[in-house]
Amino acid sequence: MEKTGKPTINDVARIAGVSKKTVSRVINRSPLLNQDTRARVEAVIAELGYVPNVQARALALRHNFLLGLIHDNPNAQMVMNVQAGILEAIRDTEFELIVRPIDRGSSTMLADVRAFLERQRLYGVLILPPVSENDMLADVCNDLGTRYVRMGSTALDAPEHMVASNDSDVVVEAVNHLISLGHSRIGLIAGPHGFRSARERRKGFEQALSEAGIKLPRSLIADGNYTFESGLAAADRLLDLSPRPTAIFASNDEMAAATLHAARRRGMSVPEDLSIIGFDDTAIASHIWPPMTTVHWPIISMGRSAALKLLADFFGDDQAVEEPSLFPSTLIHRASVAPPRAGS
Amino acid sequence: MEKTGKPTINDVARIAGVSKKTVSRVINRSPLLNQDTRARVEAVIAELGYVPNVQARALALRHNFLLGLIHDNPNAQMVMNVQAGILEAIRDTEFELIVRPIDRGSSTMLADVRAFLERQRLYGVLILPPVSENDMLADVCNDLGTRYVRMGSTALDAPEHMVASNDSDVVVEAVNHLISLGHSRIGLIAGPHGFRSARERRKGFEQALSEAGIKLPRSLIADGNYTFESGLAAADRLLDLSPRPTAIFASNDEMAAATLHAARRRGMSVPEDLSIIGFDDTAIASHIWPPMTTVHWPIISMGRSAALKLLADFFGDDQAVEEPSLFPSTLIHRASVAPPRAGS
DNA sequence: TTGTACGCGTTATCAT
DNA sequence: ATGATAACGCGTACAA
Repeated sequence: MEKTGKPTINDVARIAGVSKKTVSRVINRSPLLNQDTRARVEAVIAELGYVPNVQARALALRHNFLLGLIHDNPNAQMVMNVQAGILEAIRDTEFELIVRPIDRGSSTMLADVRAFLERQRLYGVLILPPVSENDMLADVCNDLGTRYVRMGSTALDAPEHMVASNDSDVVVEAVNHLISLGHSRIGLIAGPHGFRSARERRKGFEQALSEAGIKLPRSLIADGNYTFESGLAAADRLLDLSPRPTAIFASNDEMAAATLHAARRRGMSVPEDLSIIGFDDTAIASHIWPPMTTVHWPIISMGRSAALKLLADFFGDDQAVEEPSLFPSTLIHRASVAPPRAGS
Repeated sequence: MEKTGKPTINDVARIAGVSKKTVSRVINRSPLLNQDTRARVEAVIAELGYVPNVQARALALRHNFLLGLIHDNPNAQMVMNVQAGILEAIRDTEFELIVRPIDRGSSTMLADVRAFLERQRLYGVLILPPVSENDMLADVCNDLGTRYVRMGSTALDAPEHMVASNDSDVVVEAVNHLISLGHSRIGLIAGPHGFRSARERRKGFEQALSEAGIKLPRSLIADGNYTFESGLAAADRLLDLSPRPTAIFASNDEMAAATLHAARRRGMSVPEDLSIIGFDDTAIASHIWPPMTTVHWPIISMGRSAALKLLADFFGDDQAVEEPSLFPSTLIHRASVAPPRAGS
């Protein structure tokens, strides 16, 4: 014991006058343990300041006390928010978070993830959209026996493996809001085709217009890919139209900010000349001028909940955390929306 | 071997007809090895698809193949950028990144970090500002024999432990730019007192004015704490002055964006009525309207370099990565700066 | 240059 | 309810 300075399970066992295994049982909260023995061992543990060696446990248990965050995401703020939620969930536990960005486009992506999971033997992984939409990734996890939870804009998996929002519903609400204000020429800046979230948001957009009996010419839909630059180009395309749309729904905040940017660049006033609604409620939405109406996506809560789902069987029945799987998004009203100008 | 399906070092040794130790030497690139033996073992490794078990290595070596990122940072974008740099550095290595936010204000902070390092036995840690300015944290690392690299706005430690920028110099340049345009009533939105970066930026600000012979009334300095909200309050204080400043330097982009926000809220035009310069060159600086002149802080490069410094003795002489310790920031000219209005 | 025996600190098996 | 002993997979003396 004196060699490294750190007490081991052997030291605890010797001093407490029990076997290693008994100490191990105390650590792992084994139910079949005499109360007195447990108390005695715990006293020694406290006295020695003994802390189990995680590397040794990992070797014996064949898994680490680590959670993985797998993502391939264009939106830094979103990744940060998810991280914040996860870290909140594992605060004061022995778990840590390891971040693993991957390249969705790479042909070796699945093999890379598999190698990563095999090597690190994580307790479980959280998978962010858009790569969370790839079912083959979930297959790899199942194959390797790695717990996983996917995050997404709609349910893609069983509740224990999924934390989802209801993108299309809330977009219907957002567009209805524009319609109720008198808008009828409403443009959409869509997200990239491969993204389920992009499809869901577009679906909600089209549904709202259709339910209101408004015809949607193809020209009012401009494709973007969730980046600011693509939003700029898409907004320019929309604003070059004649007549111009009086309102634009952008599929994320970044592109909504770009729309505002494009409008101001050509001297238009927002919301007087153009109403804009974004999606995500990232920091930029409330920081730009005018503050932007957007959809709040409860991403921090989703991250926390996803982590708790992953840890559910670790906590056991103690907490019985029945984490929800659906997190409704909500429309945040700010200053980028107004009725259309008379006669426009 | 057939039990878990995964080949171990023993399998490789048996099939290659050598001892475990020899295989171990191959894995660890031991120089004293017969070339033939090495080739033979490597062939078996490839054939079996053998991958060393990191948990077992961690136990034997007493350290993991993990890098830690310790931070207590108000700026999400900055943390993301550092992460991006680090992850770029460890891509294609066996290292992974584990993220550890801490509470700078907590009285148990040092003890928490110590416990974290003792438990995880990381290969090394990167420490972000502002907590990187705390020398006691470095002491803890030294004490535990954990490699560390600190990031900061000025050199705080030996080169092998430090990656720094030159905040005060570049702020001098930024303010000189304003002065050369004819500004003389220039306001400062300072960062929080505890931050070295805040002090450095303020130092540069005061130095530039002093060198130009411009007197700086105390009222032209408003305190902020790097958040958008604090920037809003500080900007309002400055803009309530009479006469008003014709230009404002904000110690980070978040507060610069808030300054723009505050100016527009009261109907002012930027840059016509007010020039603004920020610091960080985060995404918001180029996304808002008008695009904001700011200081580009090469944070991604710094993150990458910091990680490479940490891994220097792992790579050994192979790469001999003499990573730089100083990363000069540069002024990015955009559209939020113009000469003051005549007569103002 | 290569092999043997043992240590790293924990959990699992199977007794009692 | 508790203990002796064998894994877990790899690295290191030290010997050969």
